[in-house]
This record gives sequence, structure tokens and C-alpha cells, in this order.
Amino acid sequence: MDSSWHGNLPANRKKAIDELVRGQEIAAQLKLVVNRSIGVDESVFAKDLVKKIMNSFNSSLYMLNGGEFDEVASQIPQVGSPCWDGRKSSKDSGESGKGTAELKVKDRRGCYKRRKSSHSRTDDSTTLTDDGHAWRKYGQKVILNAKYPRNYFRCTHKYDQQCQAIKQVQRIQDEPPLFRTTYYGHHTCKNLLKASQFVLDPSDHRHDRDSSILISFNSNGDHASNKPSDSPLASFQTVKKECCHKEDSMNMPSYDPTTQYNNQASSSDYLLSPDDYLSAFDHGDVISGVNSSCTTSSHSLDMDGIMMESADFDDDGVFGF
DNA sequence: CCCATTTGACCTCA
DNA sequence: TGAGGTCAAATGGG
Repeated sequence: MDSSWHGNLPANRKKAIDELVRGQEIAAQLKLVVNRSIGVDESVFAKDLVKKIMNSFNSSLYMLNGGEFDEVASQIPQVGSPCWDGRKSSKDSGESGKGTAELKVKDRRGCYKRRKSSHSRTDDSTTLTDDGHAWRKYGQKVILNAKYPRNYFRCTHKYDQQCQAIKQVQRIQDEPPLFRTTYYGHHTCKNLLKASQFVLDPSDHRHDRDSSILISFNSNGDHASNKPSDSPLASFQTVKKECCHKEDSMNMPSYDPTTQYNNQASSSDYLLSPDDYLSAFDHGDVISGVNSSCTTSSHSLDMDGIMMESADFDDDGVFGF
């Protein structure tokens, strides 16, 4: 359970949020069950109910969270600060010999602050969703009592556009595979295709077309098996270059602490082509299978994740809706 | 050669 | 003091 983002809230409010988060998780699991085990006829109604539940959780959490989407900026070295390196390449600084290694390490002292309690947004999904932004992995950490390592991503434009959005992705459940993505900060970069969430869940696309537009990237036309053990990214391969040769990219299921990290997450830069994205977005619908999914009928509240992302583009970080 | 990922080391915070 | 978050050298692919 992610609790870091409300660390400074009053205790009772914190508890309420925790409860909501738990309910949210359970609802997410229920959604999976519904998706897999209910016939087409009943599924429309059942899934609608599930979505309403999920939306209620999202809305409640959002409101309890102060309705704000704080940024992580204060915890990240700012441009111009002593710690800002302007993306000094690991290969520049020609004199970076072995002798300077120690010095560099020392220079890092105090150059970043650990994220303490900034606001965040979490998405639980059976798939790894594309949020329309380009992410670059900068770390991976084995978490205590967690079966799978946590992966850390920052916006690709952190240095060229000072975009300070970051996210963490962690597999939290085995059967069915469930991934939790936690977003911190907001995108200030303009170089993005769009901030929406595209769900690429092969097991979902038969059912969800009633309320969402789903895009399958299966390159072989085979609608990917529904085996729970299958990588949710199996159909994710055509999206971006990195995906093509690392079949288990971003698929943390096979993590084994006793072995190499070869199957660890790699890229999460799953970008749709502008055409794909635009055509989908023109419908005014958001493609989503995460717990912050929306329906076509109620855009005001259930677009939690989407609206968050949209609002992120305000230069001053003010929520604009 | 450039860029992204991997991964061990370092740093902060609870 | 340990867990979690970040950095950056090493590595590898295109």
C-alpha cells in the first residue's frame, strides 16, 4: 500500500485514505474477475458497476488529497541549483578518470532529497499502460517484503525541458498480474504525444469496447493468449523501439532475486504514433483500463487520472478545471 | 557514436 | 540504522 503521499495528513484522514486505497485495490481485483469470468451480456452491467466503484474511490481519494496534485519539484534539484548538472553526460567531462570517481561521489552528497510526502497518483492495472509520455528508467530497487522490485522512471525531458515528472512501477500481484504505477510531480514538458492512458490489455479488449477504446498492438494478429501468466506486454511490442527486442520489457514477473536482472523492466517509453493517438483521442474518449478509468457517460469525476494529466500542463501547476 | 538500461553505491529520512 | 530513492559508471544495442 502506498502511503508515502499522505504522510502529513491528519491521522483520521490518513486512515480514511488508507481505507479507500484498500477498497480501490479490491475493486481493481474485482474488475479483473468480472472481465474474465462473466459473459458478454452480464459484463456490461457488471463492469459498469465496477467502474462506478472505482470512480468513487478515485474521486474520494482525490478530494481527500486536497484536490491538488502537488509536485515533487521541491524534492528535486532545481535548475541552476548547486545540484543541477544540466544532464552532464556520463561520458562528457573528458577528465572523468578513475581518479575523479570518488570526488564525484562526494559531490553528490546532499544533492537530492528523498521524496517525503508529496502528492501522488496511483494506478493499478493488469497491464502497463501508456500515459503518453516518454519515460526513462533511472533505477530499480528491491523492496522489503515485496515480491518484485520497484522500478523508477523519470520523464525523458527532465533535462532538456526540466520536466520533473517521475513515476514508480511495481508489480504487486502475481495472479492475475497487477502492476501499480505511482506518479509524482507533473509534466512540464511540451514534447509529448498526449497525456492519456491507453490500455493494452489483450484480455480486456473483447469486453471493454462498450466504454473504452482499446488499442491492441499485437503485431502478429494473434490476440495474445489470456493466460494470466502471459506478459501483459506481450502485445506491446510495436510501440517503441526498445520493446521490440526485449520481449519482457517492463514485465517484472520473472524477477528472481537470485538471478540476474535480465528480465527486469527496461523501457517504459511506450509511445503511440501521433496518428494513432490523435485518432483515438478525437473520440473524446479516454482509453483506460486502469483503476482511474473513465466511462463515456460521466467525464467529470471519473477522469481522475486523465484530468490530472491534463491539468499538469498548466505552467504554474494550477489545476485548471 | 549516441542513447537507454543496468546495477552497485551513495544519500536521506523515519 | 535500515529501507527506500537517486545517481552515475558500465554496458549494450541501434
